Amino acid sequence: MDDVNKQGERGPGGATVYDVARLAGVSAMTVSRVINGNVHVSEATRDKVLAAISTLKYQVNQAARAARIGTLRVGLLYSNPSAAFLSALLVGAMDQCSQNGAQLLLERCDGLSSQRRAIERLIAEGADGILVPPPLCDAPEALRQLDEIGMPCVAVATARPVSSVAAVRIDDYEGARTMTRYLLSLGHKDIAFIKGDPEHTPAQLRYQAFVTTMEEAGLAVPPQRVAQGLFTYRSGLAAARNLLAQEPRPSAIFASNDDMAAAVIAVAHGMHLQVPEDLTVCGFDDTPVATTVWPELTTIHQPIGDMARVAVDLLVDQIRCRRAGEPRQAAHRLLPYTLVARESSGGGA
Amino acid sequence: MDDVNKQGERGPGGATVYDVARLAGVSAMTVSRVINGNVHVSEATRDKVLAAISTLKYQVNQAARAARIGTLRVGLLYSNPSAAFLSALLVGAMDQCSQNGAQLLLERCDGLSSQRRAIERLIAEGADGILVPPPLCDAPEALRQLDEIGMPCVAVATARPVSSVAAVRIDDYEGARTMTRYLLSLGHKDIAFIKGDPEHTPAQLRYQAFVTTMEEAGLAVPPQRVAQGLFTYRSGLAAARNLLAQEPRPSAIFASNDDMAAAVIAVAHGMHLQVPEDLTVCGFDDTPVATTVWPELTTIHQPIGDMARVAVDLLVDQIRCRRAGEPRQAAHRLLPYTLVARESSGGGA
DNA sequence: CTGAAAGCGCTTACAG
DNA sequence: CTGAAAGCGCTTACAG
Repeated sequence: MDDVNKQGERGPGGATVYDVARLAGVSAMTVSRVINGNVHVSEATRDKVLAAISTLKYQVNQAARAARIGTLRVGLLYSNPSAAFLSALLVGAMDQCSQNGAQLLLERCDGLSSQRRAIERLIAEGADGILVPPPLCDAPEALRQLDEIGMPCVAVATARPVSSVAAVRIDDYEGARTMTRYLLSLGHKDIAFIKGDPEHTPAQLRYQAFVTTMEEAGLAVPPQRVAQGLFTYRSGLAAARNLLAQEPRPSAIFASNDDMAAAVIAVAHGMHLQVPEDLTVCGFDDTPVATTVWPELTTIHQPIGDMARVAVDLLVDQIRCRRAGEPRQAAHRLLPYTLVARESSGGGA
Repeated sequence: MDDVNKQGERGPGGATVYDVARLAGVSAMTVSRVINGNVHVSEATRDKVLAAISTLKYQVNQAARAARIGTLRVGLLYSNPSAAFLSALLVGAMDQCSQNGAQLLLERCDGLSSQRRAIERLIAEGADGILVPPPLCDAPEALRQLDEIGMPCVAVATARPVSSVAAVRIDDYEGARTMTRYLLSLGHKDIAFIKGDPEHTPAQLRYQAFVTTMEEAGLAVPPQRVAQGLFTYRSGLAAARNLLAQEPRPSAIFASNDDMAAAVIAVAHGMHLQVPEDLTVCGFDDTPVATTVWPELTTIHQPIGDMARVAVDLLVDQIRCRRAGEPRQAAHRLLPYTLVARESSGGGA
């Protein structure tokens, strides 16, 4: 009842490299090599060690590792994305950094002009590698500068990955196709679309997927049913006013992110239109705003937190390899998206 | 250009306890004692050590400390607050945990019924102390259960702190007074109010402060100008419809949090009212939604992230003292709030 | 009140 | 391909 923090009883597992070594009949060194993916271990030895690790449910003690090799510092270079997107990204990145015993360094840069300085600040703070979310990961200059100084980095949520840079993303094109097909399956034929910031590569793919899927269904997309947005709530307001002032009105609006979809609902309510009875609205990303507004948004869940986690792992791996002098080629990961049907969508006329 | 990660050149400072010890003319042990606030150090020795620490800009290596004493685990027991509030809290708590070399454990519990189980899970995961945000920190049962098992804990953002439990908060009463005075100074006389969830203590104080301040200005608050909300966007929608259907309309609406204020703007736009020309709207908390909507919200900035950081420090201190067997009485911290005037407020009629 | 010694769990040269 | 030894920076009993 009292000794909740008994010393030595820390955490699950509790097995050390020595326990694993003894069970596998090798030295602690060899266990360490296996854990760190060192190439110079025979297949047979590796298997014995892996078996012992699994039997003992061994987990490396990150604190001890960090004490030995120095704390890994992961930089995150961010640039004015939506608040909701940013917090999901931060939570995922911070959590995985703490799992890896790494420290997260945040640095904001607004224009491309301030980007060079932000990178220099990150280096001065001791960053060992950098995570690059949108829109920076879509700017060739940013990636080039990072590459020039040999800094390991991973692009997060870019829609058009460069093969030479590691990247974690979802398939924006297929996600938008899935949403469009869903709207069609509900019986909608007259669907309007709100485009996102043309500087972001996902915006382009989401739009292309929408048009293609509509055309495949034999439905034309007249120019007036497409409004240009910038991914902000405010731009969504303007786009929605434009779209909903038309006669006849579309029966559904597919906004290419949640902030803009939330704005569409606000404008619709302003015109005394019921959502989804009079108008179906859907978004993309599944950020917190999707469940803040009412009715809650039907949207494509982009696992931003998981993407950040995977990106941290990829980056840490890259940093380790770099230190050990082992070359590592850029890894690319595609994570699954999900269509989340909530209350903002309903049957077409 | 290439050796960005020179081994040994880790981070700022680089001085160790030994460097400090040598400069201060004492042993490393003594330095450690000073760092950890151990009482058994003479005043003179402590001063010498502190001076050396300052000269060398020494910072403890959290990784090494964690390797020795085991990673500190900080539990966070949360329960369906607004998404925006939660992410600000998480970011602050995670960041400070990583500064302290502590690990953050998240556990959600929805009803009071699931609370006991959530606490048990946290203990099973090895939590050394627990952070309790609203609404749990306002539930006497929750705090009592934690106290019974002798678990260190800190309440975050409670409006009515219990003296026996450490707490970090802002002065909700003064914050709401400040906002009300601001509205009065703008020339508003007919101000409506949207109350928050009656279960949350901040909701009560914010309302009381509003009424008192109005009365001090010689202004009555008729019952129909007060609507009951629940801190959710949806409840704000209903409250705003009620308030804005009245004839004459109030010239300003003070919603007791941002989610509800955002809903007021949506309803106002729906009635073709311009904000702030036809109606001034303000919120409380300054969560991300305050800058997502348009016009951006005038609100009281509650430094949730900083509050979480301070709470983590208080908790870590409490845990250390408990381990060392030194009694520590519950600390209370009051952080400053700020009135942030944005675009949703303007001059009264 | 203060210190010498040992050890937290892991990894890095250095050998073989 | 594999291992014995030393050390990362800090703190915990144990003495004095």
